Amino acid sequence: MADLTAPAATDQKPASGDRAARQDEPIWDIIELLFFAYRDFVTEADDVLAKFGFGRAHHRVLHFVNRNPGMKVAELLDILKITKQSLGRVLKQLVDQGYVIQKEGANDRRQRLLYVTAKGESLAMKLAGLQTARVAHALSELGPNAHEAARRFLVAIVDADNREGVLRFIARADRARRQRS
Amino acid sequence: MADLTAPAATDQKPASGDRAARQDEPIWDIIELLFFAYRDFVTEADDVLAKFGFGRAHHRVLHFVNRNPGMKVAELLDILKITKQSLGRVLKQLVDQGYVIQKEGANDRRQRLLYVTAKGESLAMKLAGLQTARVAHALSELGPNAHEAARRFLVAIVDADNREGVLRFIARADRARRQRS
DNA sequence: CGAAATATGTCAACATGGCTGACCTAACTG
DNA sequence: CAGTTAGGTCAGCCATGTTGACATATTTCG
Repeated sequence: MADLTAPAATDQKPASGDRAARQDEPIWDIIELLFFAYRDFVTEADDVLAKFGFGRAHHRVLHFVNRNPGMKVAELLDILKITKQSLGRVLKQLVDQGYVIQKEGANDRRQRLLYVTAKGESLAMKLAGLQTARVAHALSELGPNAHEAARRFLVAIVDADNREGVLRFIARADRARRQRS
Repeated sequence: MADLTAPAATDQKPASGDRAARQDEPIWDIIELLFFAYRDFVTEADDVLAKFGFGRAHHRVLHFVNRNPGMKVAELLDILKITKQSLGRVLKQLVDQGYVIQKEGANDRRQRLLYVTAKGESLAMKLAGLQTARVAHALSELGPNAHEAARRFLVAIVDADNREGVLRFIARADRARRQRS
């Protein structure tokens, strides 16, 4: 099993299971599985969105507004990491078609705080339900702490610079949601 | 800290750690982390590609051809799940600029088997190196079996229909690579 | 052998969703 | 009041996905 032709000094532990990770060899499996998993993760939602005349960009906006009602446009731009022109295009359609509404900020009247309508929430929850079913099914095939393991792995893949913001967003949205329910 | 206003009847086991997963509540954290993780996972490579005048689509083609030298066009289409017209556009550029070459199949002369050139391999390995660094760093922050846990989670997210094919692809490419080295 | 199936390539047109650059209004802040 | 900030908008470009139609070479099968 050990590669006897390798210089002894570079001897290396097996990384996981029986897959030996040779020195400097890319971590092919995770790289590729991120592609395959993400590809399949989004397609189901895409199919539903297509029936509404929406695309993936609409989904993202709707998702994050639903998760964080009253969020500012600037916050949404920061999460999506796109330009306000790109956001404007899809946001306008969501507003025009009654999925999202904008309310003037109470303190700062320049702000247009974003909220989903009942219709918007319904679609957002439907899409979240599809993705949840996939994730729940996946986690159910794995061990009892698979959720925590997956969460920690994904957080560690996020840019160090963004990590704090991402975790803060999730925690804040969770907290707000618990209060509402 | 506990939400004392919540109705007692809906009390639910904690799913993982201290995050209570209520009945029918979407698995927000994993859904969102897949978005954030994937977003950050690809941007570094995108930046390098931009300097070469390439995009994410070129990356995928180059990556999979590098991983599976001699693969058929049809196999690549099946992996990427795009149309041959979409593939054709980027493949042509990669061939014209000397990153990929096509060889007539020995058995079936209709086939155009795909190989990376030295130049193509160099770029593919550079990009894989960037992504590997991110993954390796992430895994190093986690426990010793994090690689296996991440792998199993990602495989479980893949469509059941595709799972076998994906695993076969990875195993085949790994095997071929080991033989070459 | 000849017909049909297969592997691949290509043209044209279109949709989505990124981007830059320029410019605008309304409202807040010092 | 001057300058900054939050947000919107117009115009145009680019990358990458789609459909549909069709062409060419090669293999396979009756």
